[in-house]
Amino acid sequence: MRVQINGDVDTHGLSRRPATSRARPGKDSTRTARDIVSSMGAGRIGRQGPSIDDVARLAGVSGQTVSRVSRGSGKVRPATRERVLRAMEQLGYAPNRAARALRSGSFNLIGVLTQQIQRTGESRTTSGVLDAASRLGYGVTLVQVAHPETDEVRTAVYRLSHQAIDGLIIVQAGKASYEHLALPAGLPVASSDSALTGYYPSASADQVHGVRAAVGHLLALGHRTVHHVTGPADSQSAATRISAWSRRLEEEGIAPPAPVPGGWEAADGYRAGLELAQDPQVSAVFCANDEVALGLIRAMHERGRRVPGDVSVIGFDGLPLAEYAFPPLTTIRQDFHRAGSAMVELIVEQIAGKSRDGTRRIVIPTELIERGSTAPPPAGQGR
Amino acid sequence: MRVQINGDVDTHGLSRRPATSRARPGKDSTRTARDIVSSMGAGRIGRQGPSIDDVARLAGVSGQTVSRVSRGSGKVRPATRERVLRAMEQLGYAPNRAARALRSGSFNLIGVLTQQIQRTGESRTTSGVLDAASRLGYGVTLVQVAHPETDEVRTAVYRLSHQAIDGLIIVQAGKASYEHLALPAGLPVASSDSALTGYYPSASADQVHGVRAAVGHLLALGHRTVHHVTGPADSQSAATRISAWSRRLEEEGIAPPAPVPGGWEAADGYRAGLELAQDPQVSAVFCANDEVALGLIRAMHERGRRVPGDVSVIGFDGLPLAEYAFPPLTTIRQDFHRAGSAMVELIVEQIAGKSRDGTRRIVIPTELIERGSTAPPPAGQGR
DNA sequence: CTGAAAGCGCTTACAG
DNA sequence: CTGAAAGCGCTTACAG
Repeated sequence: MRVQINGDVDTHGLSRRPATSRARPGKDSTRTARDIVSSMGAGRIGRQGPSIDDVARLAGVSGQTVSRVSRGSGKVRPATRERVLRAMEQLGYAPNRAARALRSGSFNLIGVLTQQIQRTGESRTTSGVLDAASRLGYGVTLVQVAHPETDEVRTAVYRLSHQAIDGLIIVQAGKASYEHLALPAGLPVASSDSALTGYYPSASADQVHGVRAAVGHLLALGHRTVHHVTGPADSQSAATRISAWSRRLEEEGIAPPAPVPGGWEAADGYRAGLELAQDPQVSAVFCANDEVALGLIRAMHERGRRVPGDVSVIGFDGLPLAEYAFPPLTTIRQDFHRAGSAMVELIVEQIAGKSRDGTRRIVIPTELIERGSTAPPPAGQGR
Repeated sequence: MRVQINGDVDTHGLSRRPATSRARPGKDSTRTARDIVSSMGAGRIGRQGPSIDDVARLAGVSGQTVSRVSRGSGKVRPATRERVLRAMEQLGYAPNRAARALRSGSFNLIGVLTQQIQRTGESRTTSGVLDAASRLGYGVTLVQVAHPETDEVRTAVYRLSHQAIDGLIIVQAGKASYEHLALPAGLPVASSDSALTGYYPSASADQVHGVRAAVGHLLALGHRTVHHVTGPADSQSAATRISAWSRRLEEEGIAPPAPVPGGWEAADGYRAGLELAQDPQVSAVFCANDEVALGLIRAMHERGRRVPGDVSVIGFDGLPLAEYAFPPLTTIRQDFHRAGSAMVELIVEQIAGKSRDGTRRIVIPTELIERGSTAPPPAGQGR
């Protein structure tokens, strides 16, 4: 079995490897001589498997030819290549990543900065990063920093960026600013954190369009106004949603009601819902995300307000679960996976082009999914 | 700012770095001479920053002393250490990970194998791995293989394991068997995938206890029997839940009804719910996980069966969202994050002990969370 | 199209 | 407690 990935040849022969790797010492005179020298001389660590020289010897070529075949680069005569590949397979050879990195200066590794990987957006975006990176022959090393506004993030990024990664993808950096992150100028970076858009090449959902679609949908149903339960106060993306929501209302000549402070979680929506349920004027609520919407719907139920009979509710994100909520949640779907893949492409672009353009932006479309949680307002409450 | 992590000294001085790293060529006669030689001789890649020799020269010590301070190992006189640290800070020195790995044979990196990182269990477990690994000074490199039963997983694992990681954590390997994975014997491994328990050291939730608690809870409420909507057919963990459920019923002298095939998603629960709603004998359903339970509840609602008035429903996992479902979901909570941390400890154990004990197992307790989706059966349906 | 030699930046025994 | 030298396994120009 031979697998060629991005110019890299991985020669498996997994089943045969044990026998081979045991056949290390004294395999031929050259190796033996070297072993003797080593054992009397300077330190030597246990070999992990066959080296490029073992392959070269078996194939009857030089090390560089093996290297060329291994990297998939340069011109090698087909017959020679064939022989080398066969030798690799037979020995179960795999290039030593450390040696390759030390010499070439690149690990073929992309770093990913997250804040809480278990969150919907972060895990889905990371999934997109992983798929695209593996397709392009890159490994991914992941870092989770719960409080990116502290020195913790600098330590983490510093350890990553110094000679260990070829690029950094910022999935979520919380309250950390561009200045706080202080990333090396030469490091390729891509971000989906909207607080950093404009500083680094970015790929993220078209939030403004999504919010406008949500508010527009509720207004089109005849609601006089649309209330909003916000995301957390420190989130830039929550702030974007607030301003897009209020602007859309203003366009319609509607003075936006006071936004209700929320968060990203169902508990936040529940709390906000208990508050909004007391106000009989509330007929339509746009929630910061789906979790918040589901928590809010629960509070409405508890307070005897029907959804969507009395109150229409719309979420944001498009959680699969939201389709099975009671009622099924109308929401704005965003494609996190695609944002993740796009960021990998932005990194590769920078590695190739040797420059970082902070204004480069890939916008992923958002989409209104109409389901059962939105309807025209109760009689007498429309406009 | 100096940060000492697991014997590793990371010296930041981030703000000062740019000035230093520009001061590369011809900084002193040694460097100049070397530059000249290099530029006429063999290939040379751009340096990424100050080297161990730069620090040694500035501190007036030898390279090894710098190495000792850098690794936090060996005896160094406090005054010398101080001088070295100051030099590191001044130059913005960070050890080259590739060189260190090449020489020492270890990357200080743990590999993580996942199948779909966006799933609840996988992302939470991974979060635990990330937190523990970073605490212990390890980096984490993540791989996502959607179809681990194919050759894809061998390619991925092969690329990881060959000289690039110090250990492998299997969060989820789907249908891939122990034989299929064919991991090198010397590689430290820990798994939370129940299909691999017994082959590798493992850390996972006490599923059997959780299932017994779920079934026991419903029986204690007076239900005559408990139906079960299963996870996917190819999941070992789903199979474990099926057998624990049927055994618990049998202990009570109850012949288990036919399990209803499900999956891990709300859509699966919805489908199963439509089927079970038709059977008036069904008064209690234990679902493979919370998503399935929520989908099933929705189907029950649609068919006019009240939860828990007509049918009690219990989930598994303990999604935060489940608390805000309608009704709030009774469930079995498992601590994925803790399983992740425990696996890192299992890896570190093996690195230290140089051996892998497939029977070593860390069991994480599960816990019944009683909420509103379970109640005594309707009058006349109890036992 | 192929090979001989240098060197990437560390760590490892060893000697003092 | 400290230093001089070897070498980890590759890749990179360069010469043929």
